[in-house]
Amino acid sequence: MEPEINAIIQSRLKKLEILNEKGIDPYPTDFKPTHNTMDCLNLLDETEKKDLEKSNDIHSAGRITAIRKMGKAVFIDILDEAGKIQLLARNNTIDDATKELIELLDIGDWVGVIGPVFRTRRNEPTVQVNSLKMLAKSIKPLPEKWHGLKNVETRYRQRYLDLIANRDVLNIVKQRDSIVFELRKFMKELGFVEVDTPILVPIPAGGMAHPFKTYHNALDRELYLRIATELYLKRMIVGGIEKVFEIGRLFRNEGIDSNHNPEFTTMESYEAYADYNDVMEMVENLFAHIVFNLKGTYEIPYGENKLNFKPPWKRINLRQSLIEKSGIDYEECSDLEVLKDKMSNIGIDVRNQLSWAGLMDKLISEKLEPDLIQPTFLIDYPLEMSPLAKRSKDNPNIVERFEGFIAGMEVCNAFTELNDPVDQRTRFENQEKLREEFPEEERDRLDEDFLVALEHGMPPTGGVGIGIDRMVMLILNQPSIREVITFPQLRSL
RNA sequence: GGGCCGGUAGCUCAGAGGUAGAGCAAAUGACUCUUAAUCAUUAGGUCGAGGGUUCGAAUCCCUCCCGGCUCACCA
Repeated sequence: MEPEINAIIQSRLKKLEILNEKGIDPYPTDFKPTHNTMDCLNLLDETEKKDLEKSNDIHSAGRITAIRKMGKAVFIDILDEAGKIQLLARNNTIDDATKELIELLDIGDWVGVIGPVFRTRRNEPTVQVNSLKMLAKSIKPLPEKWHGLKNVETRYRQRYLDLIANRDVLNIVKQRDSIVFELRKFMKELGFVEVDTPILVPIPAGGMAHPFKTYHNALDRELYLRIATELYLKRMIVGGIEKVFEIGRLFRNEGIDSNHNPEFTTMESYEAYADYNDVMEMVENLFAHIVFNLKGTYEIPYGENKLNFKPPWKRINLRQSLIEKSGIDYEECSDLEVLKDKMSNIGIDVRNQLSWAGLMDKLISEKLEPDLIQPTFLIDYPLEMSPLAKRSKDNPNIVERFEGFIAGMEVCNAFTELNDPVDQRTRFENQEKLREEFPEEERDRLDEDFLVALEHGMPPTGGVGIGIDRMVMLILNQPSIREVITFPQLRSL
């Protein structure tokens, strides 16, 4: 489908033609800025401290966001990554070629300027145009300068426009980078080794999720996009890398909403000789480190709430908490129907839940999660919900597992890793059985290759998976995962 | 998947049966310190798509597409 060529585009294409006729390359490569817009402001400060009116000539560049023609003077605003500065071209400081070029400028064009920095009578820091160079002609108009770009669909589909028109969006991209940087630094300072494990996997194991399926021609086999990094990282532990982590993309073929994108980023780490208590400390320190380094405080706003990340976080026993909040003790409800009835009796809609683990999950989401606003660890989960976690020493029906919740959102999942290969095999086999029994619900999958690894001996290990996108949402006070994933998944038009 | 809300000029929005509107952006002109510049003039539309009702539909009805919120599902 050819986009309609309207008058604005016509006019710009005409200007492009004129540039070519004049022998001016509209897309040259030979301009190197010496000063970005921020450097220009700093240079002006220095210049004024020396009691000078103008600096030496500098080279600066950016995208034109406004043109104000005042007869024989023209003001041009340019925007670069660092910010914004105004250019002033006056007829008596520029040659005819530059005058002609200015006639061909449009909002959206990239230009380079050479000239001194000074301050106008209205006190505006300004680069005087001694010479101007077209760096890239734009032929489509930008969103309007004052109201900007608001249409959410356009913001997501054409994020580059969002980045130009809404400065906050660019800051989210940069702050997300800072968060990941601090995260990586924190892990490396603890001595963790960063690795990459396969994204294309023969068995989508290590979690409970519906996978994306794909196909490799040369191998003539189906492959899946990973739903977790867990099992490969544990193979690393088996191999003797004692502290290991991976920051990477996971793919889950499930619903999309403000907390879920089909591809999302996690940090998973595994540490030999650690248990889930050690991991808990690591996680709260990690969040605290990142929040403090970004915001200079442990207390930050999220929506209506003020979140305090200062360790230690609240630790809540799952079973006790469920008894308090719902009156249900799951240890007395090992029968699926009994649990279902009890949940139904307290007003929970259980029509769509099939398995015991599915019911428990619903019970936790309904009765516990919404109240977990301040960073909190829910501790000790039923065995049936956690096929990869080690049994508690005191109770074989409970595993050493915790999940971290903030603002009602799950942000991490961790356990003392199951390293008993016999028990692990049984748990996988049980998952496979449950899959047959409840084909509608997702289960973990038996990964024989991983079991063989475990059979060679994995040291006692503590592991965790942290959702980076949700972490960024919380720290940057964003209500939707689509605001922190630059290109969220949308239906194609 | 259900419910609610939305899609009108490049952008932001009005219009709710009777000639398709405004601001910004664009074009032309005036103006050598403006910064949402100002002033004058001009141009710009498959009103998300398709069907229906009507003398007449952006507007009412039906189907579909896209998005947002929410519930369900999912971790």
